[in-house]
Amino acid sequence: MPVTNKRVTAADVARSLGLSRATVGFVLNNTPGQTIPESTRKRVLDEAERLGYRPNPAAQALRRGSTRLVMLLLPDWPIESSMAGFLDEVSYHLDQAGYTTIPYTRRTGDRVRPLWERLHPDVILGLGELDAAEARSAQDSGVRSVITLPVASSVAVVAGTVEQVRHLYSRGHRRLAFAQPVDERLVELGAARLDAAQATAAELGIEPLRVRPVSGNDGSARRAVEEWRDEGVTGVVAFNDFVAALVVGAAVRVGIGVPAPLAVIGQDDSLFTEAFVPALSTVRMEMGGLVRYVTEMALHAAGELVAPPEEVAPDLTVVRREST
Amino acid sequence: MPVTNKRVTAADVARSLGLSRATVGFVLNNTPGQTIPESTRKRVLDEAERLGYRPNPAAQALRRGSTRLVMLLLPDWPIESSMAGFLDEVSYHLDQAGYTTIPYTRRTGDRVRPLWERLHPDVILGLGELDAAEARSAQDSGVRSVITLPVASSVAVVAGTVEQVRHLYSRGHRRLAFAQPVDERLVELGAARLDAAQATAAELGIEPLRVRPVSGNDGSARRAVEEWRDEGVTGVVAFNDFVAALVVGAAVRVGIGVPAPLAVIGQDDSLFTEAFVPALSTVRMEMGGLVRYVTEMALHAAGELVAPPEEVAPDLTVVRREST
DNA sequence: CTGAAAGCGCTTACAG
DNA sequence: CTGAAAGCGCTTACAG
Repeated sequence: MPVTNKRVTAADVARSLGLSRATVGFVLNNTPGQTIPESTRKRVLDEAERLGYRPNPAAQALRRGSTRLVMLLLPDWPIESSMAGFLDEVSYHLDQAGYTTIPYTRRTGDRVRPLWERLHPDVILGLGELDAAEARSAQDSGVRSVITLPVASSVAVVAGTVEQVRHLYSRGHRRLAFAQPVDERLVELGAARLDAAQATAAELGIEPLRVRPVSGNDGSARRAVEEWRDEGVTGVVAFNDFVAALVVGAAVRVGIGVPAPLAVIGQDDSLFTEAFVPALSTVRMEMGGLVRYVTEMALHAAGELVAPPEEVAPDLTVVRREST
Repeated sequence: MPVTNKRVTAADVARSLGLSRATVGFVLNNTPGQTIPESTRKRVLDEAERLGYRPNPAAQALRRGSTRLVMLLLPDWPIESSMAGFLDEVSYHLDQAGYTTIPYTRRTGDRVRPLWERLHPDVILGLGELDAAEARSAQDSGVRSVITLPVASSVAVVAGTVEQVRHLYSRGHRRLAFAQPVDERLVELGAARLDAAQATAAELGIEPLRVRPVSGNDGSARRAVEEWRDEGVTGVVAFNDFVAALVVGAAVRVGIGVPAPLAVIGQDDSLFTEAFVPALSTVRMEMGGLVRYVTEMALHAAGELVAPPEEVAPDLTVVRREST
């Protein structure tokens, strides 16, 4: 029975066993180059377990000069559900390597001291950008490596849009529209996706997409579908599934048939897409490759891996349901 | 210009100014009972700023014996969107009090060392329960206070269900059904909500709700609505908006009208509810009161507030759209 | 008003 | 095979 209710230190374990702090430390850390007899090793491990010893991470960090924390900076996009599995996997793999993953979603208008100043991670892996002030604050906080993944700013984030356009094209649609979100957190991403859609249309030799913002509560969706109908648009690329739902909902209410005369495709394979009537076609992204990439990039940044990983191509699947 | 690229310590600031480390510390910490001349104070602050000084949190934690971290243990429920604003608010208020909020969502089947062992927060505020092993690990990790909010296990979590039943009753429905989710993370919560629904039905003097599980991809929703129709059910209480969407979608496909002969109400006011056709009625919960409660509970647990806050009643609104 | 110093818990080079 | 000791950066009681 532990007699004290104060937390147990390595010194307590040593004292309880009549050993030195060093010996205990060698066993607990598996320090290479030390020859500890198996019996001693076992006694130490058992006693640490019995006393409920947990190393003090503050002391470890101070001594090592490294927290072994990896902060994943996540964009404030409404994609938490697909993010969850991704985070689980990354956390698992980094944990295996002795690192702890801290997901951190900055919000626009944050009024709080950035988390890296309070935790001093070894690495920040940004799936969103850091501005100059943030980068300086991170550097001053001893963060050794701030990496912004190219995936966030480029290919992976617009690849789904390319698939949406190609899907509609392959179904015979030649006059397309793009439905933008209004949420201000999404304007930048929306612009990037629109660019990708236009570039794909140009590649396919069809006219540019007609663009309209679509919001939930202001009639914009109804106006958009009516104008698209009048303009002879037959296929709509929606920014994501929620925007697709707004477009389809408005079309159904106005009496425009989906998928004909108006086909609509979303993106993300959100939970509700198959419950919708008509069920929404969408594009799903598999996270496996990205997990490996992010994990290895973090370990590379932490100095645990010599070579950075090769960039991965996003793994996308068009899920055709009833709306196309 | 800082000449070194190593991180700046308080000793660097002192040296650069020809002062002692103590004086610098007193200024930086606003230590009471010290009379530092305003000119010295300003010099210290300016120099710290100029050099980009950031206190080392590991050293502070080691010295203080306290990390000033508050870990919010979140249930693994698909409610991230409503959680986000809540977390922002709690983080802000705790930051004002000198504490940092770490949201932590445990997943079933976690294969990772619990985050509190790696961060040693002063307080864990659980909106989910800790099992015995976790509680021991938290205690061994020096967590002073582990609090499980009564809100998570009781009133707040089922109050919405009570409102759903009352709403259908007020619209004249007397034979109700309950649509359960299949997701195993939600079984416990589902059972609690069902109990609340049955208790409310008993209070209102109507017969018990008929219960069916409803899932996305197996025809269970279709079977459920057909059987409910045959049994004369006119109102469905859905576990949440997603389940409501499945029920409504199945009803529309089978040709059962919504809201008549079958009314359906969800819960959470999820993003897509108003895009749905028919738009889903739902119950929304305002987070304001809960923010205050959680914040004050955390500060109380950290020893910063003498009295614990009074429990708050959940603030609910029925949002009637087209499905009821 | 300011300085010298202790000590939080850990890891590990060094000495036996 | 094991121990005595230094030092990471901080806060703060104590002495002037």
